[in-house]
Amino acid sequence: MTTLAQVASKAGVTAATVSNVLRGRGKVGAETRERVLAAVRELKYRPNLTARALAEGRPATIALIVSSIANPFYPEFALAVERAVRKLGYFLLVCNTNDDPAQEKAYLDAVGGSLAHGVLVMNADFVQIDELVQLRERGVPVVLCMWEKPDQPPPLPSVAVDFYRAGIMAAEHLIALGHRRIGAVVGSERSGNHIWRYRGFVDALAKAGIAHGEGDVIFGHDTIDEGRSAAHTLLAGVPDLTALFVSNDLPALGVLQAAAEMGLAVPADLSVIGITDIQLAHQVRPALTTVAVPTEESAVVAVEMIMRMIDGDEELTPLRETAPPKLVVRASTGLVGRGR
Amino acid sequence: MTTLAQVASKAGVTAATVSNVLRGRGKVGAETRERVLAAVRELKYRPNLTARALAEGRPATIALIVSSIANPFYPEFALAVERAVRKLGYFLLVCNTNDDPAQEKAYLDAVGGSLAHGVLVMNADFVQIDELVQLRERGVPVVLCMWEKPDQPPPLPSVAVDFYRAGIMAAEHLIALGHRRIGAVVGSERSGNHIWRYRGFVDALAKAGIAHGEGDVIFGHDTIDEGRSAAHTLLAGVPDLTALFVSNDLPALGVLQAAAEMGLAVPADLSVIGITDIQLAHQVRPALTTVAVPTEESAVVAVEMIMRMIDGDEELTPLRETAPPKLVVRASTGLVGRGR
DNA sequence: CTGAAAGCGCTAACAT
DNA sequence: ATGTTAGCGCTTTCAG
Repeated sequence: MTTLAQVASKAGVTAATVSNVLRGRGKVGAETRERVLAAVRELKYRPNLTARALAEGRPATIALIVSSIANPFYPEFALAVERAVRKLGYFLLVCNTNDDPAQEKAYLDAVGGSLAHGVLVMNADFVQIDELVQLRERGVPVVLCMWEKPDQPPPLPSVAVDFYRAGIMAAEHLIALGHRRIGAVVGSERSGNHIWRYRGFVDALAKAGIAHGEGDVIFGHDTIDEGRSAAHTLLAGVPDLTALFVSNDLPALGVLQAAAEMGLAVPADLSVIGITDIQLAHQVRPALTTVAVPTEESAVVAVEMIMRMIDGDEELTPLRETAPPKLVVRASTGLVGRGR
Repeated sequence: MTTLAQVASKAGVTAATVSNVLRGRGKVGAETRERVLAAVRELKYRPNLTARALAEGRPATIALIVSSIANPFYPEFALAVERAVRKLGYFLLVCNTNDDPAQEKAYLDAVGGSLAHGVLVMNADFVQIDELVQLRERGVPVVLCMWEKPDQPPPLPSVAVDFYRAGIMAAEHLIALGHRRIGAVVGSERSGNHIWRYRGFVDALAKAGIAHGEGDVIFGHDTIDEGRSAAHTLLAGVPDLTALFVSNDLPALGVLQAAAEMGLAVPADLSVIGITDIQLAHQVRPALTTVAVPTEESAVVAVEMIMRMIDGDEELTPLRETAPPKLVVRASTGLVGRGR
């Protein structure tokens, strides 16, 4: 492994000078610079980022904590974060806790122990907030991504996405298509992360004077399989439903499959709408109508915030909003009653 | 940020001693150890991994280079790698090159510049092998994951998966079901990464005396959308096909969708088989029959190899084989002719 | 059993 | 314009 010192001696200068030419700092004679550059090339020198990090007091990485990389949304978000982070010269350390608190603690200790300069946390619901707050107190910049609880002020700097509004928009779309008997599949516990999406849906229904009772909703988990089974039991119990609101795209995909299995044509017999707009949503058939959420923007804003924190910006806005969600109409929703 | 020295002075000892008790090295008096541990707790000390890495001459991370995190297989593999790596006390740095050579070079320089202790490379097809070889020559351990070209000895230590065999198995399954007119959708260029999967398929057909010509195959890319469009053109051109072999699960999912769009029942009218067994394969309806490949094992073996290289094991086997693929019969394949 | 000291490779004042 | 000198926080001989 080639070191700065080796390059320096080869170029007949000192390490400081090499460092200067490499980083464009300070004044270096044109001729010296050439000699140094030549030595660098010849020795195939690559700066040791660990040493640099130690000397500068800041690692070259930002960590992204996700609860499960298996959910396709996370890779998509991670990708966006990575782009933003790379643009600023950092590397992304993707930390998959797998919903395991021990794993999560290991990661937080490690990144807090300065493997990473800052920590982005996805899906704060599954994460032990206390640990994060402690991390923050130890001076590590932390930001929560995709905060979706408008009623609770986040315990840490966060970027918010208006999922409540997304719920409303989904409902309004269904209502506009003439649906009056609309069921809901929620991809989280009753008190879980998706609750505000459901509230938005419910409020929009109420506003339109449409009935929606306890029997019209099922709470579960954020997976395709759960979406499918939820749809099965829901539709078996309440067969007159003409549309289903699903709080996330992944379970919505499951709902689509359930419909197919039950012989229901989508959207003729049943309309289905999701939230998020993951890639699979348009890759599936029928393509899923959904309310797209500003993934890219969230990532960019989150990275921006963490950089601000790193730079010690004191008047940091603790909660940044992103652009409102957008309805994306595809093939899984249609006018009510066409199939009957 | 608490440092070793601070803990030391608080415990009335020296940094060396603290280091010793924390790492279980050397001999430390029971009573001293207690005092140190108390100080550690009280000060909430976390070792600085950057400093440690520098002192030890080895970073705490292993890098995994993937060409595209968007393809759902990569996260799955990354997860397996991560588990294996964490078990050994390392952290995983997922590097998504996005098929961009510049991005890839940036990553390789960074990890080679000792951001990571070793580099695992997925899908070596999309990667500039020369760069990797150079990295290796500079002393960085590199291993290629999922090598699938039995005819070419890998330029670097690799773990091989027998995709040729997978192709054979897929074909044999279809043949056993009575199919004689079998088309193929290959998720890579004609000379690309999937070629041996296709060769296995072709060889098995030949062995069974089944005709398969140029018109029965389409080469493309490894995506759902490409799978779908390939199936459309293939089935339009050769309508008597009763089964489709697809070289990867992702395009196979697209084929399933194309079938639905064309009004073909699967498997009654058309049988479809993929390769890999990604999670989506069983989450989709009809569930995809596929030839499962040893993902987990590949990850474990790859990590094992890189550790060997890190330890400077000279008699490293340069090419390790994994267990043979396994046929997983689900709902997308069936006896020929049931639908006609 | 514990302490002192050197050094990992780099950066950042401060000198010259 | 270049060199000198300290560290960054930790590990690791080597003494005591």
